[in-house]
Amino acid sequence: MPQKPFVSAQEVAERAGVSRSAVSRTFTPGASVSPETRRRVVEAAEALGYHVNHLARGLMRNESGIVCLIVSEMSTPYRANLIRAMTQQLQNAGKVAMLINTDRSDGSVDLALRQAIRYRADASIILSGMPDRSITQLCLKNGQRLVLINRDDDQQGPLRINLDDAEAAGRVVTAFVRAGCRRLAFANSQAGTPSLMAREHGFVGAAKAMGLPVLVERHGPTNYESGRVLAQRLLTLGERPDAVFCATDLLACGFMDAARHQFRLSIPDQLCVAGFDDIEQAAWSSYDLTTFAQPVDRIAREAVAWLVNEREEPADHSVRFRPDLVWRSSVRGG
Amino acid sequence: MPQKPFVSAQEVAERAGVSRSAVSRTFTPGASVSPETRRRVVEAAEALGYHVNHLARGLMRNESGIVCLIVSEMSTPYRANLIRAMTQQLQNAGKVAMLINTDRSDGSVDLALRQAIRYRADASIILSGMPDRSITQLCLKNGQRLVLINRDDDQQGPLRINLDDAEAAGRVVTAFVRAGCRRLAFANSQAGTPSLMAREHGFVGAAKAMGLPVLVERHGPTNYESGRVLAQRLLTLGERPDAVFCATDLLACGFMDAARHQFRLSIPDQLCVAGFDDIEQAAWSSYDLTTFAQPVDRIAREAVAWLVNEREEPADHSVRFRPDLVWRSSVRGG
DNA sequence: TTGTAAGCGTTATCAG
DNA sequence: CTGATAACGCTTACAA
Repeated sequence: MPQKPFVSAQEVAERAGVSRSAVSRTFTPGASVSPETRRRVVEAAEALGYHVNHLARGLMRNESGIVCLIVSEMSTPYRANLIRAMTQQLQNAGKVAMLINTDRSDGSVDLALRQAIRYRADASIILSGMPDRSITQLCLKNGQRLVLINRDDDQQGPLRINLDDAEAAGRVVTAFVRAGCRRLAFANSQAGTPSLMAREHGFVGAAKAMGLPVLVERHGPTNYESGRVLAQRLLTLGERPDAVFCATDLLACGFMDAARHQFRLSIPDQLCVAGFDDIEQAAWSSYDLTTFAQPVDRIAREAVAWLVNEREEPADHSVRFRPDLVWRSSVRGG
Repeated sequence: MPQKPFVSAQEVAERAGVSRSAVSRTFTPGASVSPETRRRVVEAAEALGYHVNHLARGLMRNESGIVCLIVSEMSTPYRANLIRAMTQQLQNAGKVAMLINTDRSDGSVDLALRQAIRYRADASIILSGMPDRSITQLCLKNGQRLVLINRDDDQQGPLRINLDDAEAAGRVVTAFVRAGCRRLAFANSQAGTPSLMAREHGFVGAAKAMGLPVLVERHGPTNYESGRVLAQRLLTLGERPDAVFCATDLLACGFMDAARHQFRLSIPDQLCVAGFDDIEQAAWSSYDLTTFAQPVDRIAREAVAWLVNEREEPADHSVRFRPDLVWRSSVRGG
């Protein structure tokens, strides 16, 4: 796509009757230019429609200002909200987000990181999937920072931000027991990501500790439809569960809809349901779902604060948030 | 954020024992390199972890490969889905998306376009808001392409993609009348965007043409909560409407929830409801909403196909899609 | 404070 | 097919 060239600093300099370095300095925060020179440069720039070329600037400074967001299933409510928070915070910090969609093929997280390297992104934030260790090492070696959100926790080098999934799951067991429930179930997808599995293990562990058996069912991707299928499976059993913890709100919405419209169950009277994420729909009155709020804004703030930090060698760092339990009417006796 | 320098083509050339131009050619699709040279270069690049610097390449070629996506309220289901489709198509076309969040201040669409210019984006796609005419002219003059999705239709130069909102609204009137409804209402937000207003005018116009009066109510931003408020207003009237067309699905979800849980109305027996967008939630069984499907994938394909086109001076172009009516149970007698 | 000059990593041009 | 050389638009010593 051939483009007519944009206005360059050279042309601005000529029009303003100064050197090109004067122009450069005018647009470099904290550089020393006399008010008079600055005025003439700004005037000429305005008239010509000049804008600093960040490609060239990035080349010189070895700092592009770009931060890659690597995401799959980006249109799901939780992911979309996290992207919103991240772009917001990045822009506040003077950075700009490059969004890479990894829905397509396998190994596409690695491909996405390659793209990040090509554009000399200052950092990459991974919201989905796990990259190969060799490629993360390449990023880190080249001074590119890495942030892993709700990913595996055993990599060294990147900033790892996680939730206390297991502890939260334990709180659900307590809530269910207080509500008088005894036949607990956990509804999970087959995605098998660390955070989903931590919720499952936390729930099962806490229930066992209280001497309660737990039914565990897993099915398909982490979405509404899987929630319906899981309801199909769990609610047709002879001894029907009276409380279900769904690994995410999306699963919970599907589960509740099937429980109500297909099995004619009353929630929370005959069945208590809890979810995780606190997506917007959880607050809709059709669901009014008890769930855990992911602190997306704090996550985004933490991630951005770390990656804009000026340290030469950023200390290996791991952050763990405790999600807030949001009580709503899908569980008895809040 | 000072970074250790990445590996350069120079270093690869030295290790492979060839010139730097040979390296460049190896990574330029369609350039002529002998198999032997290519092999040695690739091997050296692999070993060193070399990746072409797209900042420098963009500088030379005057084509960055970056396309800006300018969006506000990006976490709403419809927008999030459009972003997903756009990133998908852009990546297929060898481009990469830069995502700019314009939630913050007024005039931030202009700021976003400035950012697009600084990064020498090949194109910008505007999903929300309207930029100032002077700034769009600046973009176009500099050879940056512009796509407006569901925006005002009277700008010259950009590709404008719109839906046939008014015609669709007319089809809703027909559907309502067939269902035996006579007291029609339109529930809108106060956003006043061209597409929302076109739906309103189309609905009112078609109803008038059939001799039916229409109640129109507008409130707040285009979201779930506004839908509830609109239900409050329209369902407390003496002569309650028996059919409501909501300007978007999000409004419709809020409206339905209030109608059912607060006013104890049965849908569609006592009230027919239709929406627009066909967001994922519209298909959830709590809503099962009759609505219009925005052809997001076709929109994205059309936009990307146009902006990667090699034409020197892209012809002024306007595309109009006819959304499909998705019949579900919120309107009687589909 | 200002201008000059060198250099960032590429690609395009043009001999060989 | 290959290699030298000249841009691209910018920043940044360095010298004035």
